[in-house]
Amino acid sequence: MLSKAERTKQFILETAVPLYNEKGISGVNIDDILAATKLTKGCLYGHFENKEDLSEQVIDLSLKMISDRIRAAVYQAKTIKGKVFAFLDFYKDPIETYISGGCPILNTAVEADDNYPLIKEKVAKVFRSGQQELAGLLQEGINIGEFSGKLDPVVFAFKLVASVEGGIVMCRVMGTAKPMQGLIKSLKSELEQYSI
Amino acid sequence: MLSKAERTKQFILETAVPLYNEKGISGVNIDDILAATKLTKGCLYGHFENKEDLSEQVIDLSLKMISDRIRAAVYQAKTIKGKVFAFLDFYKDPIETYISGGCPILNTAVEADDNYPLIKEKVAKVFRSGQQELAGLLQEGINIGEFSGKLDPVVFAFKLVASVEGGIVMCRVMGTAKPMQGLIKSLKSELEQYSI
DNA sequence: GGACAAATATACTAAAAAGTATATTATGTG
DNA sequence: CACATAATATACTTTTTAGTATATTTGTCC
Repeated sequence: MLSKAERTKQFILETAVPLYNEKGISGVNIDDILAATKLTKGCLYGHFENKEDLSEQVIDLSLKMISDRIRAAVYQAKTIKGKVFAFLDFYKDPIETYISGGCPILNTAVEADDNYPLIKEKVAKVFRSGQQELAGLLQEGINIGEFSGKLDPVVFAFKLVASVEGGIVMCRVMGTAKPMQGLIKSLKSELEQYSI
Repeated sequence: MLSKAERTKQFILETAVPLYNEKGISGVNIDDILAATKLTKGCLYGHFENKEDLSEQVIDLSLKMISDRIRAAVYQAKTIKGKVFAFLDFYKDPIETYISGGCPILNTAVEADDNYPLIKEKVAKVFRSGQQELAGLLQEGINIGEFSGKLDPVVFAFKLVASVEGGIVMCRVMGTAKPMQGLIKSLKSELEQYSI
């Protein structure tokens, strides 16, 4: 069993995850987190060195949560095509997202890019491994004869992720999930074209 | 000719544009802008009511700058296909962007989404009109027989913008422009499939 | 080119945010 | 179940950032 301290720390991190995803790293302040957790400064600073330390661990958790969740969704499906479809379906509702505030990978990427080199590198890793897994999946599909060899796994994997991530932001800001439906449909039918 | 005050105000806004694009609205502070412009508080607050007022006008300018520039690029081309290609080529280098720090439309969208309703609405307008123009262009292409009627203008317009915007962020954070080349190529060839 | 208003600089105050020293309370182990 | 220590709360200080009152300079128009 986790000690009291470990549970409290975990609770702080989990409570902070949606706050960071909505407000961004430089948009959140300690008082926001204290208000949300109903804890006090003494307590919070007992678990984290400073705001930077807290931010880093919150982002770590956010990235882990979303990655695990996507992997789990993909894992469910049996065929390669099914797995790719499951990936696409994961974000069919860009308004009510798994972690409130959109996709934490993209959100963090945008902010970390020019400001937080350490966090930028973490996000880059997530994108790179995600890309690699998806591309690997597509390649496997080609190998086992599920897809035509004309499909470029690396390019199509990038296209899938880029368009979904961009689509989420656009839908959120425009306040409608509808374009996402069309996008997913289009990407699915694009993959269908390579199906054998 | 512009008065001194008008020129100074413009200078502040123009200097602030890349700062806001890199650091985000809540990441920039007045001192950053004073340092970049080498002006003083008295001067800055002579032109803007407060930080909120400044932020709003900076974002307005950013959105206008990028929109105008994209429109100009698209306008150059003669054929519909050429115009769509020009749109895609506009962001062929996601590292060195027109305004330093990536695409201000997407960057602003991510941050404004859950935090700045007024600015969120401005960004939504930009996306909506951009979408409409692109879809209109594609529809015109169908009408004049340049593209097949099987092309869904609204869906494809969204796909174009979403994938390019997502691609920019991913490339920037991974530190490579290469995947963007593949993405643009793929989108072009997708459109080619509908060419007559 | 001088007057006067507009523009800008200086030097401050106010507010918000981060961080800390110390007191209090709770946990879990002998 | 008591006690030692870990966990948390309180009440502060420090730092950062926004904002303002007033002085000084600089354009502009007669």
